[in-house]
Amino acid sequence: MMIEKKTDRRIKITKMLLRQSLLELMKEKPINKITITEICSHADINRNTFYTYYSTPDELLHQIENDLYDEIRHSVESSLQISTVSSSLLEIFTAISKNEDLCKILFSEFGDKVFLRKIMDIAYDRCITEWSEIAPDLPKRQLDLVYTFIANGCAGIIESWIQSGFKESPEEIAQIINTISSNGLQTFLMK
Amino acid sequence: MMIEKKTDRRIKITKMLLRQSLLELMKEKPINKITITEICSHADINRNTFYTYYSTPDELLHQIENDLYDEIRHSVESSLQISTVSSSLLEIFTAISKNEDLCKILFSEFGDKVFLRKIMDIAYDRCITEWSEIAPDLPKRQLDLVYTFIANGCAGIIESWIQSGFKESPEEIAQIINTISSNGLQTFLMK
DNA sequence: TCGATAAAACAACACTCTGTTCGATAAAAA
DNA sequence: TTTTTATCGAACAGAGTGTTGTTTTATCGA
Repeated sequence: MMIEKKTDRRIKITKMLLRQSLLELMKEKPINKITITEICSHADINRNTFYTYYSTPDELLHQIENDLYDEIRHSVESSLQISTVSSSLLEIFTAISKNEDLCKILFSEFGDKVFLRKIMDIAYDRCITEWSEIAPDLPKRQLDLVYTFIANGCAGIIESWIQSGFKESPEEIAQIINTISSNGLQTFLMK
Repeated sequence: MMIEKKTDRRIKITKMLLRQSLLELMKEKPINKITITEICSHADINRNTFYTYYSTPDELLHQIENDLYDEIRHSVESSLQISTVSSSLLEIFTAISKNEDLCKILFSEFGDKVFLRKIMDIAYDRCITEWSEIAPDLPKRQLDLVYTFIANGCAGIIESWIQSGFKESPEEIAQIINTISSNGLQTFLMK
């Protein structure tokens, strides 16, 4: 049984202010150049209060990231009706575009490169399952390498997509990725 | 005309010791957790001497990276005889496997994610040129997105390849990437 | 509305790393 | 050998950290 957390209004506000402050600073510089002192003075929160909830700026960032991760994963898993690889990818892209402002910061040049790849791994199990049904003889290592290729390719496109200011729709991005990953360069260039 | 640099023997040794020290420490933790004090005491070099050549650990790392970058770019450009995309990729993979020990550190979990993508951009011009000859009607943006996809896919595979301890040969890796990027998933899975 | 509770602010501390300056020492180049 | 210069050693203020107290203030529940 889940114990209901009665969170003091002040706690929510404090955490929210610290998050906003960090994200604001991350528009200017990477996380490892941002000090606790800086986050606090920008948020007008006592430095001591920071230590009540977090021990490092990294920890604060990870909590922000984890919240987004959970939201995206939930989006993907709750649309289980048509469970295909491309529908999973589309769900991810849609969830990202829904969190445009946040993602612009998290996936910017100062963002966490590892985090985007962690998000792409949400589709890992489904992909491997699907592919090993199609090609049961292919060794696991090969499947993994192919997944790595596509997942990293997607991550790169997402970064480019975000930095361009979401010019394409999620559907367009999913379409491009679907073409390139299913049919490869040749079909893409010859179409 | 190139001015010949007469470098004091001591300078070479000092720089070499500092490089080795940083790389040693990067086996344990990421660059942003490594202090100048630490690098120097591990190298048994006075902290003052560090500031003679570098101002931050980042700068030292970038010099190491740039040397490797130049070596790889030179490898790719000096094999201009058969100038194709896949031959460029193979050159990159070969150059990486030649610098196994260094790359294991630079592209590890504590490594610089941006640097590997910079290396992949060595093949950018050649790819775009080749592709736009094949498909002159395709808009630049689409070409760029496709390049981004493949370059990031390659970078991901390289990371996985290195972390596995170079199990495959450069040729095998180039072969896998060639299959997946030319013919896509379907041909790959059906073959 | 009031009182208990707990969050947040304020203040102070030792500690580490930084960036810099200065003079002394040791090794290389001339 | 003499000159040059790379390196060392010591010392400094400044900034950020992590921690421990105490005080103030807001929230929640009775």
